[in-house]
This record gives sequence, structure tokens and C-alpha cells, in this order.
Amino acid sequence: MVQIPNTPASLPPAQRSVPTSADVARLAGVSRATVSYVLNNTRAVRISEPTRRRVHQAAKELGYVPHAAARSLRAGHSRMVLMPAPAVPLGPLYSQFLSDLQGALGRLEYTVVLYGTGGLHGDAAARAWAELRPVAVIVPGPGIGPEGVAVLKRSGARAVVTLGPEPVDGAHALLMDHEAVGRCAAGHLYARGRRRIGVVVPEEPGLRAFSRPRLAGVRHALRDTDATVTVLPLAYDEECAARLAARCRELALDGVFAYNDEYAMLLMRALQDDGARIPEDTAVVGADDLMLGRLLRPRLSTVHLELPSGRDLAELVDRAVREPGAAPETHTALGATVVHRDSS
Amino acid sequence: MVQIPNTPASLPPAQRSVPTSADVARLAGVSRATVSYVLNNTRAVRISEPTRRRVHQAAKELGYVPHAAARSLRAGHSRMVLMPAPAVPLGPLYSQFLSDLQGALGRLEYTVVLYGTGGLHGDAAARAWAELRPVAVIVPGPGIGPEGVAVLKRSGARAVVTLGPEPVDGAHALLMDHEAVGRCAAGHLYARGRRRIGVVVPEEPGLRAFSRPRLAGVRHALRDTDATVTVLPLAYDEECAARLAARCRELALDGVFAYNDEYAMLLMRALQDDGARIPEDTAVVGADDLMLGRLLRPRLSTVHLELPSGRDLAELVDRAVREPGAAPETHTALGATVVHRDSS
DNA sequence: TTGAAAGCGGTACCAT
DNA sequence: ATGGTACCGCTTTCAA
Repeated sequence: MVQIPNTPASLPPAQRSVPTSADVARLAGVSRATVSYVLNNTRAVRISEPTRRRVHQAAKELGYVPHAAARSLRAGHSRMVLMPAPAVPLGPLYSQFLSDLQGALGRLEYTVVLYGTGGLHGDAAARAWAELRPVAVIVPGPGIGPEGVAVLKRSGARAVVTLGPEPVDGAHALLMDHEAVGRCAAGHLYARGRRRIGVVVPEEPGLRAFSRPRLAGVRHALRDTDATVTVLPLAYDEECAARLAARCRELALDGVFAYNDEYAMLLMRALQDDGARIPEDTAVVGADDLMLGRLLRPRLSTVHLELPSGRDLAELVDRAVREPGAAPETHTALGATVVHRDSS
Repeated sequence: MVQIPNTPASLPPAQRSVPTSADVARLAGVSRATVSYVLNNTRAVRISEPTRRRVHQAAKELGYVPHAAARSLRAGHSRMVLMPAPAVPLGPLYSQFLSDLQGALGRLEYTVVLYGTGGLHGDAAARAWAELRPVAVIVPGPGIGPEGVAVLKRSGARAVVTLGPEPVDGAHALLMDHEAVGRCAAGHLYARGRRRIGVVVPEEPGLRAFSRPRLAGVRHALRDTDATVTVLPLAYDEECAARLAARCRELALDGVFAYNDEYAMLLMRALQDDGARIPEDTAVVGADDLMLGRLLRPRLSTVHLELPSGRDLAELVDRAVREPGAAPETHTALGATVVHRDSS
């Protein structure tokens, strides 16, 4: 670097500008083309061994790192798979799924990017994603409509996969049928003789996308039976749970589907503190089949969810990217089965 | 779209190529420059209202979305903040922190990208991140060394922030002092008269970055006392916990720091099933101060962690980006305090 | 085996 | 008020 006279040593050194392939070429005494050939191991072109060494040496010396944007701009495509990051942290089940998916896509040489969509909604969000020109987009929940899908496809996305409760026009769909979770739980409670059934609906707004279909599933399963369904709004704190437990007593509810295992734990504790016996007075069923359910006393009955494996989804994405003309696939991807333990 | 003769209707329509600003210009009957001025609301240049309308109209008609890579290539910088995504899903505490951070950075007009680093390590990972030319990089855990920081800075990152246990040369640091967690728990157990102390160390390899310093903290706090420290490896399943509980009995441990609340819950259950009374025979302390600790019986004593707020970190990043010459700041960011409940 | 040059999609300076 | 054009960093034909 050139030392600029009269620059006090105490100032930070002027930001050395980022080295480009032209700098590498200059230092190695070759053309930019040759640099590109060497660093990308281009098979169609033979470069002599001494030249290769000079180029590698120069690149290392400068700390050269290629510029992904420039590369994909020139190439006309990238291997970026974009997922909007959920606004609220979802449970361990989903985190695990996401982790698997990242791994599986990585193994297929895709670059996974969780995009923090700060406050954007619907089409605006879809446009923001489209600016990055991802080769595929995976959208969890009801985060996109048909217009959003169209925007993404028009801007080059070769696959859009939704994980929501229902298919979206033009997109592949992994149907996460949360109604099935509710149906499953309700069917179980009904079969165990429960008739006055409560359904916990978390007050956290980020969970509505799951809680509403679960509630709908319960309603659906109990339609045309002699059972009653009571909605139980519940914030995730102890006071609210205590109030709710009292209300369960007043309403003489004999069975509750508690949305998931964590809310079930909260409610069970409140019910027990309120003097209820579980399952004699009130049966409780959770969902997600987390470890903690097995540790509770009584052991928590739950709805086990079979999420699609990350590998399967990754393969779906890969297929769709390779065969962009193919008709969108729709898979049902949420196996729900009751795990009967001691709380019901 | 032009209908191409002799194209069977059954074939998918040829992928219409992605519209560019040149297409918009053509359709609106203006130059590319004008399109850019209009769509970016460039203040330095006045464009007549009718022209603006024509441009906007054309853009909407084509479904034009600007190309982020082209833009940032030309601009020479982006507002992308990159974070490597943790390989294993961390707890709810960390998820919440991450969520906050995303929100806060979004409000500062940064684009947050969680980058799924599939299997890359150390410098290779740092180079992969550098290819994206992020304006800032936030690295949780021990995911980067001084060379990695140098690579990132050389490729234009104006701020690198580490969240690890110790500062890294050249990077800003938010010191997450997990030793303090161990010291805190150990101090508490010792003060309550416990002398034969066990420390749970999860077997999940992704947690080593946290479990080892916590163990070291316990050792440090109990050095030069009459207490003994026993390492208790524990996988997150019931059988392993049962074996461990038996071992606790044989070793006559009278106090256990269980790594965190979830492992504490697992161990507590196993101890109780093994006939131990808590806290009389064995005191148990968790960490993270999760809701579930309050729901256990006895209520779980825990180490409450005060994570830095997402907003604070976002502001640190913003400051660093704006003042890239400034010396790296080092903040201590993990307040650890005992919450004494009934299990100790 | 290597180099010159075009071009990917925008932005911004300088003319007009 | 608008248009022409150089340029950001990289890949890839084509020519030498």
C-alpha cells in the first residue's frame, strides 16, 4: 500500500479496497481470463502448471475472494434457496426440521438463506425475496399467495414450495394439515368418553396459523356428536393458566386439547394446583410429542407429528429446480397419530 | 406473450425471460436512466409526472423486480448482515434473541441473512461468507478466528461481531461468559451447604461450546474449597438419565448443576424415580430460567441469563458500520444471577 | 496456452 | 427533463 504523506499514524489505515480478479491477474502477470480459468478449474481449457501456481500464489497473497453477486449476475442464475425466517421462534420440532433441511440442501450444493423479512407482508415480501433472484423459495405457513408465487417465478425462481395448510396456485405444496392434529386429539378424547371438551388457543399471534386449524379440526371431528367444544384462550404465563384452570372447573370440562405439549404442561400444572385430578376429572392431550411430555406426571398423552424429513423436501426442491416445467406436486406431509400415555 | 406457431399447447410455455429495466424502458418509451430515476425516486433529478406514470405503469405491467446483485455490484456495497446459522437448534432463549435481533436490524434497514453453512469450517466458512460481501457479519459461538476476521474485512465487511466466549482479534465482541453461569450455580450450591457436586455435561456435540465453559466455571468457583466436582455426561434421553441418577446415588452427590433447565427437568425426574428427595438428598440447579422450571415440583432453581437485547446488538452493528475505523468494542453481555426456588 | 472483449442488470455522471 | 454511456466484477466465447 502506498504510504500517503502527512497522514498521522494514529488514523486507521485507509480501507484497502477489495482485491478483484484483475488484481490477481496483474500480480500474476496474466489476464483476467486466465485467473478465472485457474480458480474455477475450467476443464475445457488447459493452463500450464507454472501459470496455475503463479495465479494461486497471487490469489492467496492478496486474500482474493470471488464476488458472488458478480458471478451470478454473469452466470444468469444462482443456487440460492431462500426461506423467509419465521417472525416468532417456533418450537424445537420445527427448528430441528429446519436444521435437517439446511443440511440436506447443503449436501445438494444449494446455499440456504434464511431471509429476515422485517415487517414486510404478502406481495411486498415476495418482491423483496425476488430481488435476490433465488433459484427456489420455500415458504412456511400462509406467507404467500398466488400473486406472490407469480412474482417469484417471473423473476426466475424455478421452484416455489409452500409448507402451509393449503396449496397455493402455481407452487409445489407440502400440505401441513394441522386440522388433522385437532381431529386426532378430539377423536381420542371422545373415544375415552369425554364430552365437554376444551381447546386451548394460544394468545400469541404468531401461533394463530397453527392454532386455528387445530381448533377447526376438533370442531370438525366432534360435529354431529353430543360433545361440546369450548375455546380456551391462553397466554403463556402462570396467572392466565390459573384463571383458565378455574374456568375449566366452572365449566366442568372433562377433556382438554392443549394445543401442544408446552401449553399442556402449563395447563396441567394449573389444573393440578386447582385441585383437579388428571385424567379422572380432566383429561389433557398435548401435541408435538416432546421429551417433556414423558417427564410429566401423569405422563402426557400427545399427538405425535410426523414432519416431512428435511431430505425429502430437499429432494423435492432439487427435482423441481431441474424440471421447472413439471406440474407442481402436492404432498400431504403431516402424519398425526395419538400417543396415549397417562393424562387421558 | 407472443404465441409461437407449432408449439404444442401441452408443453409448458417457454420460460419468459426475466424482465429487466431495459424492458421497462422500452415499454415506457424512455431510457434506462429514466427508469432508474423514477423507480428510485432520485431527488437530484426531476422527472415529469406523465413520464413517471408511464414508467410505473410499464414496470407493473411487466412485473419488474430489480436485481439486487446487479444493484449492489454497481453500488459497491450492500446492507446485508450475515449470520451463520447454528448447526444445531439452540434453545428458546437464543431463538428469541435471534428473532429480536432480526427485527431490530430490519428497522435499521439492514437485510438479515442467516446463512446455512453446510459443513464448512473455520476459514473455508469465512471465505464462503465473504463471497456474499456482507456489510457486517455476526458470528455466534467459536465459529471464527483472527484469520477469518481478516478475510471478511479484506472483502469489505465493515464490522465483524463475535458472540463467543472470548474476544477475537480485529472483531467486536459481545462476551458471552458462560463460565459465569457455572460459577454462579456452583457458588449457590456451595452456599447452601452442598459439597459433593455433580455437573451435567450434555453429550450432544453441538452444545460443547456452552457446556465446557459452564463446567470450567464450576471448577473455578470450587477450587480451593472442600467441595468435589464430578462430571456427569448426559444424553438427552430417559435411559441415560436413569443411569445417571443411579450414579448420583452411588456417588452420594448432594448437589447437581444440570447444565440448563431442560436437562435439569430430565435429571430431576430420573432422580425422583430413583427415590431421591429434592432438594433434601440432592439439590438441582438448572439454567436459562425457562417457564418450565416454574412448573416443575419442586420448582426449579435456576441461573437466569441476561442476554444482550437484540436492539443493543443491532445498534452496535450499526455504529460499527458507520464508523469502520473505530477500535473494536468489547462488551460483557451475559448477566448471570441465581433464581432460588425450591429445588436447592 | 493465453488474451481481448462482450455482456450480465443496474446507477450516476455528463450531455443535450 | 431526459438520454447516452461508462463502469461495478466476473465468465466465456473467439482469435491469436
